[in-house]
Amino acid sequence: MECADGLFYENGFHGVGLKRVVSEAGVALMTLYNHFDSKEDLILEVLSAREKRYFSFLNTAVEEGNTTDKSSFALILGQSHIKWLGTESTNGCMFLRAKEEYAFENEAIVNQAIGHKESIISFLQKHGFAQKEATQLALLFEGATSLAEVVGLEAAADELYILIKKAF
Amino acid sequence: MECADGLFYENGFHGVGLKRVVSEAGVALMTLYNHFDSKEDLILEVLSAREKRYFSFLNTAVEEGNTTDKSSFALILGQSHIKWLGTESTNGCMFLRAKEEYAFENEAIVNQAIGHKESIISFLQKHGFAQKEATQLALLFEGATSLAEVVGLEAAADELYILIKKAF
DNA sequence: TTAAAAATATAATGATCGTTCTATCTAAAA
DNA sequence: TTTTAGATAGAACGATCATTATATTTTTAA
Repeated sequence: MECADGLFYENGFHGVGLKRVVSEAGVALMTLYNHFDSKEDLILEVLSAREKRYFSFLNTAVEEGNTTDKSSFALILGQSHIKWLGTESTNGCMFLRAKEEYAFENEAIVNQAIGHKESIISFLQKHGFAQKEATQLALLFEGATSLAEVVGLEAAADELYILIKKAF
Repeated sequence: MECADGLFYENGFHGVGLKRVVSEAGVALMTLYNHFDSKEDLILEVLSAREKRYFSFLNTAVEEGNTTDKSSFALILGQSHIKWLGTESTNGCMFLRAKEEYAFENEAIVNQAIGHKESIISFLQKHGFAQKEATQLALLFEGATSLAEVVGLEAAADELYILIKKAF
């Protein structure tokens, strides 16, 4: 699953065959099919594991700065999002990419990807942000993810932090 | 090229074969290869045509509101970006998707996609925004593009406009 | 030590991929 | 009307796709 996650993130889902996944993982093809029903099932499980990892970053922010005011809490959340982006190459959001590649091909993948994004907004609401505030913060996070692909992570982080300070 | 653009946008580049493109276009496969060297050449031309269309939206905003103050000009630009998004289904930015799918496969496609995004920032600078302002506005546009995939175009537009008003 | 379970390598399936070839046919130019 | 160019259908190419079958080997559990 780690190899699948990395290969899918860097080359896309339709751009990576399962032979390449098992080859990089050092595992037999039949072993993969013994653990996953299909490629799309593998994708669902990879996304599920990735969601857990992402929220562990956001939860770290909660432990650090939940007690302070909303403005600096938003900033700390933004810093956690940037830290998450820093864990791999800047190639966009894998959930959105899965949703885009399978938009008219696999409803389960689309639903899981959209569900993840909705979970982020719900998470922010659960921690003190109104719905519109949470949606705005989510917009800023997504913008930073995309902008990092163009100007690099550091420059994108700079502008994200400025915008958070302006808006919250 | 219109059919290729639509199919690639809705199903991804690796998810659409050239047989499907020519089938939808009602054209022979050899006719496509008579006009384009390869699939990746077709992609480059499709992206190039798309860039022209996108900037025609931004230029409309310039004609409408360049004389007003910077804040309301930013808002008018945002409205043009939303209008552009409204011309098709909410499936993200095709330039970023091309860059992501071909990140480690085709440098020309990656460069064209990144070049487009840099052109947007240059465009904003040419029309009165400082570099950091232009980058921040670009971040907001990208965020709205992604957010529209989750909450729909109208809701994403609402939050984009609010954020532009807060930040500019 | 033996029995059960899991992983392995290999090959086959049928489908599709991008690309090229050939040969026929239609449309434009001379 | 004849020449030229472009578009067509269809097959072929070798490669890869997701998936399944088979048979052997390794690991785990009893």
